[in-house]
Amino acid sequence: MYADTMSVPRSVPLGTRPLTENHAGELAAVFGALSDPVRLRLFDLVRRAGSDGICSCDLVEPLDRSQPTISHHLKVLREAGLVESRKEGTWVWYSVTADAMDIITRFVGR
Amino acid sequence: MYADTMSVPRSVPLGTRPLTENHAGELAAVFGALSDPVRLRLFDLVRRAGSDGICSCDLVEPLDRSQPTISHHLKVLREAGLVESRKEGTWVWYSVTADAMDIITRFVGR
DNA sequence: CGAAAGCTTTGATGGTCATCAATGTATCAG
DNA sequence: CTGATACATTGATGACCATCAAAGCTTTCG
Repeated sequence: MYADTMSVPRSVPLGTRPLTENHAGELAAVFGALSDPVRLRLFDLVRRAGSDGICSCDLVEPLDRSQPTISHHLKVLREAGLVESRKEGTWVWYSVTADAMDIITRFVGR
Repeated sequence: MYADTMSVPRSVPLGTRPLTENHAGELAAVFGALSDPVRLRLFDLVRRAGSDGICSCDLVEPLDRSQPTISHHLKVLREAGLVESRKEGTWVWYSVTADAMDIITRFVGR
């Protein structure tokens, strides 16, 4: 009693196969990193900073969260592969990774 | 003691202003809907079905979750504005919304 | 060395979420 | 009306998560 039994063969898929369980898991992790308002704004600020990056110390005040909380969120973004960090003295500079947007763009497809 | 005080004015922003708190919240809701592997695969299946849509009854078995769980996830996708549903007899057909991908595409921006 | 600044880690807490079984609702067939 | 099918809602449970204060680590500076 599936609706399938009453319809013509489905239209041609988008380009590839349906999402595998593994691929879905990886993609979900990326979207999960972007599913928090604070992290989204963090990522936005880092992205605007361009290739130079932006110092972590400049991300606490504009987001109105404690410094450990910001540190936590940056870690999530980093582990999702969306940003990368480079240490310089006591500072840590964050910048977006090369393929940060590629992952999402590929999902959106054309 | 912000790094800002020791650097030249930041490079020019991407195109618009930094994400507002409200806009970040809305975007985060969309990404949140896509932050679960089951929902991602659900959305993928619905998207492949094209404009005809796909019957909810055909989404339970391939995802290996209980019917109430699938129903719950479809509701989340619907409330995020990613899919829409149309009832036909005892069946419910799901299809992607017109601007589902637009939201994400705009975020990726260039 | 010793103090201070930038950042991370730990522990605790309140909140949200994915999941299922059970139940409820609506629609169709006989 | 009765039974069956498709789907939604409810309630319970275990897992995860955002947040902060406190404490730890590392680097710089005097």
